[in-house]
Amino acid sequence: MEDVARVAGVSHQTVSRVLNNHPNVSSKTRERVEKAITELGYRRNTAARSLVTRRSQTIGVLGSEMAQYGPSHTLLGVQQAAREAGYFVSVAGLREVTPETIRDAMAHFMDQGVDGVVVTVPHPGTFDVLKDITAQVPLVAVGSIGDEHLAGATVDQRQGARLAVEHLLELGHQRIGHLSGPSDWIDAAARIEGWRDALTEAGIEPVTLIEGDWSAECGYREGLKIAADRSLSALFVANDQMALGVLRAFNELGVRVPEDISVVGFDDQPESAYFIPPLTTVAQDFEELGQRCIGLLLDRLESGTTGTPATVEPRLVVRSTTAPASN
Amino acid sequence: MEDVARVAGVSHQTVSRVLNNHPNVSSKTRERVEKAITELGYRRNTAARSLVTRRSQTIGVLGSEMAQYGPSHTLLGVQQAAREAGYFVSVAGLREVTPETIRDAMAHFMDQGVDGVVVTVPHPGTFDVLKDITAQVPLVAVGSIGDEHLAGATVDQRQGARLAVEHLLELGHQRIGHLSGPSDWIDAAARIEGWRDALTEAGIEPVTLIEGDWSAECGYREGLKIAADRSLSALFVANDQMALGVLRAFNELGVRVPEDISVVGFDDQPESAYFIPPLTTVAQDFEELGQRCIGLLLDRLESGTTGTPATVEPRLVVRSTTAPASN
DNA sequence: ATCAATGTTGTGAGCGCTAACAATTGCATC
DNA sequence: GATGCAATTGTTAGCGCTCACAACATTGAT
Repeated sequence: MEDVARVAGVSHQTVSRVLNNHPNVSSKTRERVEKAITELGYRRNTAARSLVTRRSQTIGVLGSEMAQYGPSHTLLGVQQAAREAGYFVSVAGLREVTPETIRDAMAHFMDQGVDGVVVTVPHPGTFDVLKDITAQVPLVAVGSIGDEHLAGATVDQRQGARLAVEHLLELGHQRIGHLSGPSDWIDAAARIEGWRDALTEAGIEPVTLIEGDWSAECGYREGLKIAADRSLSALFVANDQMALGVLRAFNELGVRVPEDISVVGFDDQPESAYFIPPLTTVAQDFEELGQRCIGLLLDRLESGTTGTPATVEPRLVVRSTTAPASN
Repeated sequence: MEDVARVAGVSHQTVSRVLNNHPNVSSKTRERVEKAITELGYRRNTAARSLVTRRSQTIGVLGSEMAQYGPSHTLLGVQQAAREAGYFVSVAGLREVTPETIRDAMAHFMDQGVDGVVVTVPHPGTFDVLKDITAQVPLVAVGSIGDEHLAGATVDQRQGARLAVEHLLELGHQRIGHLSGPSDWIDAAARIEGWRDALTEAGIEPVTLIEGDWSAECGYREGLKIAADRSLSALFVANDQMALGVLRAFNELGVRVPEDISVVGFDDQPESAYFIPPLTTVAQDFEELGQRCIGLLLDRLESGTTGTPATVEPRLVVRSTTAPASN
């Protein structure tokens, strides 16, 4: 920085002022300094800067299942938005979610001195572990996490589930089962609720609830049972991967989709349009979710305001796994 | 730190020594200092530390298509290994790959003062953009990138493709086509070569090469054409997603798999076992790839040695889309 | 008892930057 | 031309840490 100052014929402080866009710098000086900067290829030292400002310009992303469709796309959005705002993004993916691993990762972030953390861990217990840390660093959660204090951006999962079930209802289905995610996942719980609500409102008692684990394998296993049983006329599956397994099981046992049973998924991964048959599902925009989260976090960091949590609306995508009820 | 020193009754320098595991600290003093540290909940300030050491303990990950199966799992491995070694991981995902976006992201990393960068951008041009930066910061690439100087860990894609084609050959297939990835992707090119090699060695001229774009949609589109044509007895598809589209197209036009045509994919995503029918494919361990990369990079950073690039072997997974040739 | 060699601890400087304050300049006004 | 005020620039200190070196114990050999 001293070098730049010398070349531009000013003091190091003026260089600093130019770098930080201070108002009181004459335009000629500013130009001269900027010229010197590009000339020397000068880059300001982040470490020194954060030593004195006490901000690292870094945002931590704490997540689990980071390689899955949802989380990885959320990360994409978070990362893009953060970088555009001049922040660095530090990632800690949890291999397994326990209070200990969460604390470890948070300690890692505190060591780094992150300015804020985005949490993408859709398990309920998470909040309890996090709440004592909240005081130390601004936290924003993707999806509800059990406490609206932390809430960042969420997709209205419940509404998404309703959309799916109401579509089935409109087609005349009555016996609509639900293959859910693990019930200790917040998103899974919300989708179960949506399914229940829609059925109850239609005057149908929600009976067939099967708890799955998100995996295609589990979808296959449960699909086999459902196919053997044949009591359902439609099935709402909590994600596209399980739906894939279900479709496979039905195919194997000669249960035709959608003639014998209708199926609706959740997520709308790009592949879902190429399932056999193409899957009717509920789309949610994970990237936008991530971007909104960063928006909220930056608001909090830079202006101190606690903005209102953003909600991203899910969208029903009708393809070929749903048809009018046959009975 | 001064506080810790006071509580332990030593100088700040001794505290620093304990923190850095210097040999010449008596065990009583060390204990006393450690006690003071936990007592006060002291965490050393990373910014101050990197200001003087000129190392940020941060590794940058530059990647494209970060939400895809391969890259996201590689990131998982990289991130895990780096964190275990006490490094922070900063991510920059490229939305589109151009010299400009690559330079931008690298500038971002240089600003941050990363100690090293892992590159996961499987497009050839990448190397040319990167080579002038190599001097400034250690670089390691996942997959070959056009220059073994940068090579980190690679899966032997060519070998994987051979495995696939040889399997088909053993089943008696002769007319084996290849639906490849975009030919300007390094991995796609390697798989094309493997396909070519295996056929040539078997005395068969490799004729039917169709260039795809990795997407299920493209697999579907091309699958439709291949089904209409019916000149192929087997098809090697460069990834599982395209294979999904192909399967769907064949199903739609009544081409039976594997009776009428055999199909082999590449990647072995967890879903592939639940395609209709379950996909024979080539598995590669992306997480290990990432871990190996970090291993190599840390060697270079900490001991200055340039280790030999690691190679991860792909593995053929035979499921139900391949059967003996019928003719 | 003396000395050197070793192990252990303390002292001072400075990494590159920004915040607070001090000093200078330009300009309109009397 | 002198005065005051704002706009612009320079000066100093210090963020929290590690490095190089100085100082002090401790030990064993002479």
